[in-house]
Amino acid sequence: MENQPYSLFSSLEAEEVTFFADLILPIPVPKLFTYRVPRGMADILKIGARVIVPFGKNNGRVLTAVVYRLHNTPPGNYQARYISELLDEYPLVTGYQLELFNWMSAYYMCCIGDVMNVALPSGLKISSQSKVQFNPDFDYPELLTEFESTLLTELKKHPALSYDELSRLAGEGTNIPALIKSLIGKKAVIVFEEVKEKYIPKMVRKVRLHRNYEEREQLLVLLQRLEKLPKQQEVVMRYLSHIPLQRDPTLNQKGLDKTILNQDEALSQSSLSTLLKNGVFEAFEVIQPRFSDNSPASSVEIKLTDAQRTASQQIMAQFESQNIVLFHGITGSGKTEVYIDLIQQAIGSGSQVLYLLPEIALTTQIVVRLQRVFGDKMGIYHSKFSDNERVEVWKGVVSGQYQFVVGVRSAVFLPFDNLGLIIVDEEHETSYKQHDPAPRYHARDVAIMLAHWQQAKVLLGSATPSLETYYQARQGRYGLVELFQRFGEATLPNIVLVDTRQEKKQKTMKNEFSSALLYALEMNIERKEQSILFQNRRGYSPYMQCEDCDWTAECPNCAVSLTYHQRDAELRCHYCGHKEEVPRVCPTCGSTKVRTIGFGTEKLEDQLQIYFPGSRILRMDLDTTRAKNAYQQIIQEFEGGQVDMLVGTQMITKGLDFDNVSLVGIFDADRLIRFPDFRATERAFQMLTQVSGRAGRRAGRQGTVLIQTGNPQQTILQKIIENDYKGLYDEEIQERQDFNYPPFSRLIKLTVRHPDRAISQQAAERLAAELTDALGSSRVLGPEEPLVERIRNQFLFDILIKLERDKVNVKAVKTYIQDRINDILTDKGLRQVSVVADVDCL
DNA sequence: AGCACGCCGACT
DNA sequence: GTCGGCGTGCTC
Repeated sequence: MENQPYSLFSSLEAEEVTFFADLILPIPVPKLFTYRVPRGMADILKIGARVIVPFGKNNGRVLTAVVYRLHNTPPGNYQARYISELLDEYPLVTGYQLELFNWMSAYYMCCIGDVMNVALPSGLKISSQSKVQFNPDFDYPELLTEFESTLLTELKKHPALSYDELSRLAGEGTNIPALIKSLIGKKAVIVFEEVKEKYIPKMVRKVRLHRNYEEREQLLVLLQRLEKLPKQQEVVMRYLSHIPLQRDPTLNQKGLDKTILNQDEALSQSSLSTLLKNGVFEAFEVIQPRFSDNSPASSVEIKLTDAQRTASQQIMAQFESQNIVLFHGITGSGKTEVYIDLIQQAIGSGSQVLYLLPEIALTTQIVVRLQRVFGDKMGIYHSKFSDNERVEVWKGVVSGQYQFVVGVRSAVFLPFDNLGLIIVDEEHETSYKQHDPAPRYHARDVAIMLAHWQQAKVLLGSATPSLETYYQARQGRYGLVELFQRFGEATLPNIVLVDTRQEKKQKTMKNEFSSALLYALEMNIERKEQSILFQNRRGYSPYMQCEDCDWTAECPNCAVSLTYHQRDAELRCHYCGHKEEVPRVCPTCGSTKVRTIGFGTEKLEDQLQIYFPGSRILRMDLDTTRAKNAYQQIIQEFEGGQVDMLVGTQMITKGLDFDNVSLVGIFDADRLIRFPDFRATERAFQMLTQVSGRAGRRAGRQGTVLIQTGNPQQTILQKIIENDYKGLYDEEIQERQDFNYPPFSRLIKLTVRHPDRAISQQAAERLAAELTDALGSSRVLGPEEPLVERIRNQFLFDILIKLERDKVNVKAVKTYIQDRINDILTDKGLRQVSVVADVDCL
């Protein structure tokens, strides 16, 4: 694949030949589509450009596609259709990106169209919308029903209406498609497709002095003339106070935001209008970047501690011989300063830098810190940004405005072409893996491929590296730099285990709270220090059960219990979103003894308010952070210091630095540890270590962490107390080797789904049998019903495939698996079965 | 993914 | 007898 866009046509005989383009279409079909290139387009069409093409039998349906390949081989068994429109004179997608799309679709066993769909911000995809228009040639009103004719009268008032607009006009419950069909049949309306670019640049209305007055002399004359018109004079003076023309007449061309001159009460709208009318001012519009309010980089000097400087130098030294380096630094060791140092060096050498963070860690805190250093050279790519904002970051990378981007998972799709450094912070975070829609990619692994193609270096950072990564470092395949000193005078927190079983025996527990935790919280409130409470479960309580007959509230669509949410007084399914009312009496036996069992963040918040009536408590979980700025607001409020306690799910474990937090309480640690998964121990260690790290970040003070557990003897808890990552690693890696789990093997999980359990099972068994035949029984596990065996009324069966790193041709196996999946999907006896492959599943 | 084509139940 | 339900198959 060429990295440079090119044109096939330079010679004269181009006229003679028809050219074809293989396009990536945004549909889940595993192939490219070949279209004919219209003559006029031939010499300007480039690989990586977007085009609009007709698609399907419905003439009028159009799709935005990306040119993947240009050639002159006519397709053998069908007639190619023409590309209808070219959207980009210059390629929007770079050669590197096309290479990435292609690699991802093969590696993650998905369609290239799916990759493109997540890669391009939807603002860059053109949408076509069907519009309905009154047919001016229509003259058979007698054919219409009464309703149709009233609607038609309305339609005549508009140039054209979309289906949505029409349905609003027609009112609830109208069958719009049928209605339109009928009107088309009677030739009363015309339907056409309107194609529009979704990205809308933000325009600002500005004003500037007419150029006649740019010269000092003329300006003085003007001001004199306005002596008798004080209001207008004031407007001009205000303008001059913002745009000091005396110093530099060229400033006038940039103009001034119109609102500055007519916003406040002193300056009226009408004075400005008069000035505009008389040609003193002229109005114009400019495109304003949405991130223009970023402060330019002030030359903030980043001071590294000796330990940080050494780490930075070690990393640079390792990069001499290694492309990937693991930076293992304990929580609070100040990894960010080291990153900043390295980013500055990379930018200084002229290359691009990508800094990846997990979604929940990309908070205002870190963004503000980075912005102070990098100002508007830095782009931010975040899922809570609007489409328009994402498009601007994309364009900023192309134009070179953003040499450095900090972003989440999907930022790996930005059009970089000269990466020098990629930092993957909190490398172990599972949210780097896209779970639900294809492509099910891991941003860390994609970043490593990206870096490989562009000869960039990768820095993986974590306080608790994933076993996979640490193993590679131990094997010498990655470099390794460790930093075990906390920043400044801060020490690691003192971790204390609280035996809830014993407290229960002694009846000193108050609901979910041990006396030890309550006491510590009380002390903290008295000292005016803040506390964080961690429970990785949202809602009020995960079960609702009848005491008399043991009935529990279950989701009608999934095999899970419904979670009780007190604030909205409803039961909710966390898998499919189903909601229902809370029953007053048991639906089966009529008993009134319907109780909630277990606890989530909402219940903790509730109980804390009872135990500490005067205190201020905030809660941070998926339910309280849905709004765009809710997350920031909670953090700011907590930072403000008027809040005593923050209750939250794993959301609170990452990237938050609060000076005044000296206590962390952890609930239900046992549930994390005993989760039935081979990675449970690793996860529990990571999560508990990360939360613990929130305590005592201020210099010279040791924080306290209380872990409530029913079994304080568990070895993993000891390792957490001692911050013994290596001990955990040694134990876990042995187990991984014994059972041939990653990093000793690669995993591919196949999930078979069907609304009928028997059919689902039958398909899964057949698939598993075929794979076992080919790969051997040691490599194929299952089929087996997952923990939640039914979701959205689909019965699930999992097959796990383990492929040893060195012994298996993974590529060939993937092709084989895909073929077997296709067999199942085309089998008439197994209709509607769907199979999802998850490569490197977590 | 959409969208048209096609074959079986409740209605003018 | 039709309208319309959604199962099935195709899209360059």
